[in-house]
Amino acid sequence: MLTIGTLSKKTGTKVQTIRYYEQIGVMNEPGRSAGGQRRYFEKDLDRLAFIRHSRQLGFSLESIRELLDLSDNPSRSCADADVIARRQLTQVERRIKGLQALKKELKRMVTECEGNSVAECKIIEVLRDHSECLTEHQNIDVELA
Amino acid sequence: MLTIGTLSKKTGTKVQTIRYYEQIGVMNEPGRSAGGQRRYFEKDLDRLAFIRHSRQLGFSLESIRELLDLSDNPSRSCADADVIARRQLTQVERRIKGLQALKKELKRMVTECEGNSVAECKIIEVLRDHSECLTEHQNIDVELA
DNA sequence: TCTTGAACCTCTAGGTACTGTAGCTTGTAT
DNA sequence: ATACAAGCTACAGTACCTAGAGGTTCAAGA
Repeated sequence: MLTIGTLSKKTGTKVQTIRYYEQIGVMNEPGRSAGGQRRYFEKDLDRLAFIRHSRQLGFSLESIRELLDLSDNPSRSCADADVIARRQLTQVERRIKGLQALKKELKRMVTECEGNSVAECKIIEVLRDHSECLTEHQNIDVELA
Repeated sequence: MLTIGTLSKKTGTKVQTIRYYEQIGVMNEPGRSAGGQRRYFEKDLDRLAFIRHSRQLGFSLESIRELLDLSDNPSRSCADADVIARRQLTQVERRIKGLQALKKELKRMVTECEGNSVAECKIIEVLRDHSECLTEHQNIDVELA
């Protein structure tokens, strides 16, 4: 039996966040001790790890909900899974593309900055310059669903 | 003289978002027409472009405020800006790494999923696996200040 | 067994960065 | 002169947490 604190430490998730996940229904309601404290099983730890890792990769909680639904129903037809996976793949590819452009710029920023004052520093210019951006004003922020 | 709509179109920023930026003080209060509509100069467009681009690169508005302050005082040390950029770069690289692992699995899932159930898919495992993560449970979300 | 203190509980509010809606006014083109 | 797109304010709502108040439970040491 695991406490919420153990889950917190093992996944690097704040205790409040775990309770929040329960509240919005991405984490299952756990059992309680005699005194009313949450008691978890390993499977809950797994689920939380899954959620956190997905969040770190930029999935929205809505997308995570979808993926969890997939894993909660392993007998669901492969076609369903395929549709979801394809959609996620497209988004993931788009995100990688955006992040790589970003990385290039950041690298340029840190390598070009050799002056002592901002006057000689390219960082501000780079951030003002949109030439490295894609033509479209696409938001590279996460929105997968 | 530019209208808010022009700024919106030229930078791909929602009109409300521009007004929000003004409200929180990252955009300067512009002049107004006789009827009270906002009227901007080129310098405002530049500033907004800077803000949007920085946001797209994952900087928090707080960091952007910092950078704007930096560019408003060009005699300040470049090291400050460099630190911010370096921090971003590390996070971005980590994120790309995680996403590439995920992409690989999603691709595999899409192309190889010939079974009838999700039980044979590895995607859930991939998302549960933190091996690609650094040891620390650092939040990769943007928080530079 | 008693006590202490860390860890837990609920509830509420706040934070960031927007986004949307209602209801109205302004500007411009015909 | 009129239509209507685009502007205005004000406020509510969203996603995803995070912090604090004020109280309770649990486990370990005296």
